[in-house]
Amino acid sequence: MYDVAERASVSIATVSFTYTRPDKVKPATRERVLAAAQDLGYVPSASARGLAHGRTGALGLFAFDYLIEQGDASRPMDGPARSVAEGRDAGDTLIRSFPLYVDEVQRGIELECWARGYALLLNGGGRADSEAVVADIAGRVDGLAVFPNTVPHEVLLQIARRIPVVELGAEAFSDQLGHVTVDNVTAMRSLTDHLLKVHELVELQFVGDAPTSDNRARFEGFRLALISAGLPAPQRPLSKAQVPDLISRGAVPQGLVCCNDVTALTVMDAVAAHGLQAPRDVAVTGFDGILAGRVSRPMLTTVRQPMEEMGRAVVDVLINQLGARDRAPEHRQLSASLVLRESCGCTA
Amino acid sequence: MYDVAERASVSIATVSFTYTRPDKVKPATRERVLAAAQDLGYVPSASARGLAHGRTGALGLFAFDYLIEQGDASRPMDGPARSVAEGRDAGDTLIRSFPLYVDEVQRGIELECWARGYALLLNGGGRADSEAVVADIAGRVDGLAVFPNTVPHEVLLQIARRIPVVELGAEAFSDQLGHVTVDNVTAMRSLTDHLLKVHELVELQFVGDAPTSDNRARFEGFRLALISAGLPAPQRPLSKAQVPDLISRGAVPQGLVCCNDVTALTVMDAVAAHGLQAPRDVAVTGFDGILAGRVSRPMLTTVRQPMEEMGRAVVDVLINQLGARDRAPEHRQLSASLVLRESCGCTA
DNA sequence: CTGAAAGCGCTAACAT
DNA sequence: ATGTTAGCGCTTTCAG
Repeated sequence: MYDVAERASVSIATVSFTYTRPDKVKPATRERVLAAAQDLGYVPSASARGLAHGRTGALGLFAFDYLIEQGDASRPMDGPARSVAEGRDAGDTLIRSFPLYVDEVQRGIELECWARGYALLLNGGGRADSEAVVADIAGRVDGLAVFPNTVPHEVLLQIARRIPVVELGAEAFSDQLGHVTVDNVTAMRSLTDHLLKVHELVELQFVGDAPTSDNRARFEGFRLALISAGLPAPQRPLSKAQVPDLISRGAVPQGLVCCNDVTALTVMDAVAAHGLQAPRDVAVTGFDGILAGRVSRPMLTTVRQPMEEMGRAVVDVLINQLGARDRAPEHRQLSASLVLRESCGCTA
Repeated sequence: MYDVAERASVSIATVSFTYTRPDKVKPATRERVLAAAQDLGYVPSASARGLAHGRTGALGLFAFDYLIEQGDASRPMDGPARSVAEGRDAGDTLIRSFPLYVDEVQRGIELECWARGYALLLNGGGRADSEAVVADIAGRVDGLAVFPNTVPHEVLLQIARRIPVVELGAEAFSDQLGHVTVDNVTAMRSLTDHLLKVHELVELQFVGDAPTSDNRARFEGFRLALISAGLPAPQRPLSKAQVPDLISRGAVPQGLVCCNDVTALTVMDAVAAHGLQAPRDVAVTGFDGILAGRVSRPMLTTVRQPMEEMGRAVVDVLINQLGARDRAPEHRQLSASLVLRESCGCTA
């Protein structure tokens, strides 16, 4: 910048103004400055700008990669991989090809960041020291978004003392954190109601026992539907691993309500592997509304979360809070919608 | 940092060392510093660190969104949307759901960045002043990646004077820029050969006339195959818009070789809309290997680019160059592979 | 192993 | 409209 100023025979303040408030600089001067910058290959340093200005102009996302990281979650896609129409080239490449819940949310975050003039800084798991990674990214941005259950709450609270933090899809753990969620209870309840009322299935099990708040809420909605229909409700969800056993023992219920689409697709594969057919022998439902469920056979009945919109909401909440650091972080809840396809017994 | 130092009764240098070279600090002291930081909610500022250190620890990607930005490209996915199996909920949401070429490459870039300890800074089109956006992101990172034909070359060259720049998929325009490409000519030539030799089609047209170097190379490969088979080769590619006309006029060739998968899927839709059937009435092929082509009917024969690997290569080239700013930027070429599915006449 | 001090490149008053 | 100047928070010799 000093070099540019010298070359254009102006002060560094003028160079600064040329970039930040072009209207404050006489056109002729501006031209000279720009020409000098061009000659010198000058690119303003965002580090210095951020330091002086007190803000970076970027938002951060800790993009934990579920497929790579979670031992348990890295397998399910073998399922849909097989259920989906495919050519000679099936195999590993398909596994990572379908966008999952996190991918679609991330897309929404990206688009909204750009639309609002922010850059998005991504960093993710994959390395052992994920806490260090989160701290690093926190130091680079004006606001931070995280996926549920990826970062210990004490770490988030620590970061939230300095910059706004929004956690996706978890129940409001602290009023220091922003939240964007979906009404899991209501949505799962109406999905279960559909099975109960329309398909007249009464013997239902819930699959998915990972102890996340999303899962708990969905299980809760499932039970509520059964109870208010005067039916007995399971005390606990089944784990994914129990399903094959169940089938082998011939103890298949009428419906398997799964905590999410990936689980449902895995379950459908297990069902098919045992020579049964969904929905004829057992209804199967998911939750999320990912693409893979749309191209599976049978097509997956599920609840669609407005994933892109949720990503956009995350950015909106973050930016709002940036403008009013004193206000309590916002908790925004979006609504999900039933998607009736084939796996519940409906016909396309 | 000053506060932390004071609270831990050490100098700021010690605080700095605690984070950057923990082994240089006595464990007891380190504990004190960390505790003080914890109490104060201290998060090291990456801006300041970047400024002092001369590097940011982040790589940048100008992630132009083809679907949003390119008027022409935003339509094609209406095509596959229709060719793909779907439920009652078809429609707009499907359009953005399938990952495209750029998405898969971006995924590779993300994963490799994280694996190598870099954060990834994303910013994208969507706003009018894309040159300003590119300049902004260039000021924040140690190296920059861009998709082909998204940024004027003079802008890239300017940026490349300060930080390594890698352009994807374009022909080496300048030796100042790094490149990661695929062998378009060879790949398209062998795909065309397949049509010629195996399916004995001789009357072929190439679809896709956007003036990108990728397209030119693919058209070149197409022509080479025809010419070396002793057949007449078209002088110019067809535009996507000409295909429906062609069909209406009953002048459908035996095969439509498309510049990429999105184009091919659109073409297949046009074919179907006119009551014809691929591959029975006309063979159709694509290029890229995106997911949508795997779940279309008929399944799309294409050339698969190793998209994730290309993304990883981009990061590798960038980082290598960071370590040797004097060496000429690398031009890395990966190979593509034929994927024979149904739309060429092969059977699954 | 710890402290002192000189910047890193830029912004934003405040002057002129 | 343009120049002066004091930091922004951290890293990094160089001493001790």
